[in-house]
Amino acid sequence: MSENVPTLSDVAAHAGVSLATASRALNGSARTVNPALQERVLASASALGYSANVQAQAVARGTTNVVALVVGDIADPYFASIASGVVRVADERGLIVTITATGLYAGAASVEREQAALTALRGQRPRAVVLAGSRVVGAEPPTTGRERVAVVGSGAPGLRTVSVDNTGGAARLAHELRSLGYADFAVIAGPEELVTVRDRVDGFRSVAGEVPVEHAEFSRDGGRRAMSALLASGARPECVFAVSDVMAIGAMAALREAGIRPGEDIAVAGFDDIPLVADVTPALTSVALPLADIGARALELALSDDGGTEDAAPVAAEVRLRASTPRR
Amino acid sequence: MSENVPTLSDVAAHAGVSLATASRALNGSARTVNPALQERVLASASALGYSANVQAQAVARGTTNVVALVVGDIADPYFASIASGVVRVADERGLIVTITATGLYAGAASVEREQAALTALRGQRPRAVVLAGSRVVGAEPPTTGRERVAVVGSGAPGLRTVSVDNTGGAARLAHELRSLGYADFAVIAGPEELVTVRDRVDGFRSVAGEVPVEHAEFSRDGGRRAMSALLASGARPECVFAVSDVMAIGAMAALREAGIRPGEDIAVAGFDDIPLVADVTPALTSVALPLADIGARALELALSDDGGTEDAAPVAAEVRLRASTPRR
DNA sequence: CTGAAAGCGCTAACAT
DNA sequence: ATGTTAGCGCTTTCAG
Repeated sequence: MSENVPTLSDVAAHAGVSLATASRALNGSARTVNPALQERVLASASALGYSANVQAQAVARGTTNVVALVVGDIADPYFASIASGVVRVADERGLIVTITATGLYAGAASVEREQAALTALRGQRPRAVVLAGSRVVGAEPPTTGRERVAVVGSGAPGLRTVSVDNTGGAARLAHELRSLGYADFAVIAGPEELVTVRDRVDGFRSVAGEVPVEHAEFSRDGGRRAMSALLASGARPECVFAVSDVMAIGAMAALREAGIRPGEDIAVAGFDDIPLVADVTPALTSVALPLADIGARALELALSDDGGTEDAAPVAAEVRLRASTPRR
Repeated sequence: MSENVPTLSDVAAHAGVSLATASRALNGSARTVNPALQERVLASASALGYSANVQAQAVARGTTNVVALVVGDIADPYFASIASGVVRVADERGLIVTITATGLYAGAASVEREQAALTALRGQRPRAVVLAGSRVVGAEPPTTGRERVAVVGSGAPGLRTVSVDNTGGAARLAHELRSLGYADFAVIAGPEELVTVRDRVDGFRSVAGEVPVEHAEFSRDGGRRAMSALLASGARPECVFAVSDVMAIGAMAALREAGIRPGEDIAVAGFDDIPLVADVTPALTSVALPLADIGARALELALSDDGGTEDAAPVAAEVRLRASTPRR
């Protein structure tokens, strides 16, 4: 009793027209079709419960309506926010989003995983691909076929990039923190191979000077571990800058475990301004990035026709001071 | 200079073999192929940078390797966690996951959007679809073609369901809260049409009795608004149960805005135990759901061969008491 | 405006 | 074991 899915020929037969006419009636072909026939075909289609096989359409047309999104970890609020922007514009344009997670590995593993993901993606012949996974310093820009790809964050020459002003944002944050009276800093960072990490650290240091940096995984636990390590080494900075909010939250947890009150004994600042960051206590000072918009923009950029690698102006990163860094 | 993507025939020609042999060499066909030829074909393939067109494969094979995921909003940590589980098992099995967002609307809008999403999905001929968007009370189970679908949360007869013990979890939460000394409750809920919402409210009430319920959107802002409304109406419960953590966090914000200390003046509890919930202050009491596992399980269930609608045992929901509901 | 027929890139009988 | 040849479901010339 294999309920066979109706095909276009079924519809054509049912409506008593040719395959070609059925096709033209059901999709916005350039050709027009007699309204009466149009009507009949539509009726038959819905009578049979027809729905076009997009794969077949893709093969016939030689072009898909798939856009691929590559993220580190979709459960991470940073990527999830970007993804929501991508999904929104894709839905608006009737495109299908496929999603691949590379995991947030360091070094070679990361490059490999990203390359593997891209290779797999090529088979999908996506109209566009948005790479939101952090790229590795010095790594070759991921090779893609001829598909349009846009990268979020740390661009690469030759790839369309929604560049984020990581360096400037971190620098401004450092500046604001100094204005608040902080002079003694430490930095908690993700894997140092990641361009984003490097940029944020560099930006911060450009203002704060040669502050100690502790690296760990790019996660809440990484933040916790890095903070613990810092404390274990005897460091007692006035203020800790974590290169991502997720790490900052881990750092706060580590402080509490050590009996240190974040925001009071040691100030904490993060980066990204993910949702909920204003809801932790003390509310976390952060550098806001319009993540969903960035995702939306990345897809639009990837999809856009103008050939060039025209990086639009970098997305501004805005410092948001909150209770975790009180005036000192 | 349109770099034409190499096709299988190109590879076959380059290797001097037939299309069929090339196909068999490059994919794990049942047939085997002479190692020498195999070698040649593989070499040609990589020389030309060939990568199989999955769409064409799908058409030829009559089956895709796409699984579709329908969520309310991918930026919501609840859905994002589920998605990460789905993506994980899909990646393991070499499946592509496509993602559609319905938005978290109430009532008719929700049903419509979900149906629209499903209709669009049918065109993809997915191997399986996982529905994580909350279903509406009394609505027809979403009609799907013959594709395997699994629903997360509030099941529907006839659909494979990873059922979550929302009712029991909420009931146990109420019980624990009473044990802590709370007697006077209020509930902050999402749209009352959602089955999940109804179940959690019912479960809570089954133990706590006829407590007042304030409905709002299923979001942080909804939680904030609902809490404000409650306060404006003069309510001063000892403890507020928000049917989701995201709403609970909004409720806490509303309390603070009103000069009320969450956890001290009014206790707050949530549901889902999303990441970071332990990091807000006071740490939020919640009912833990293994979201990523639920996603993984849903996909496995949708994919599974055994025909039936065998709902596995409901996923246990575990109460996690934290500082937001101190002993009273 | 409509229909017949040739593909799209690949797989799977069916020969050989 | 390899090659030939129909298709898969759809679009799109190209004729009528």
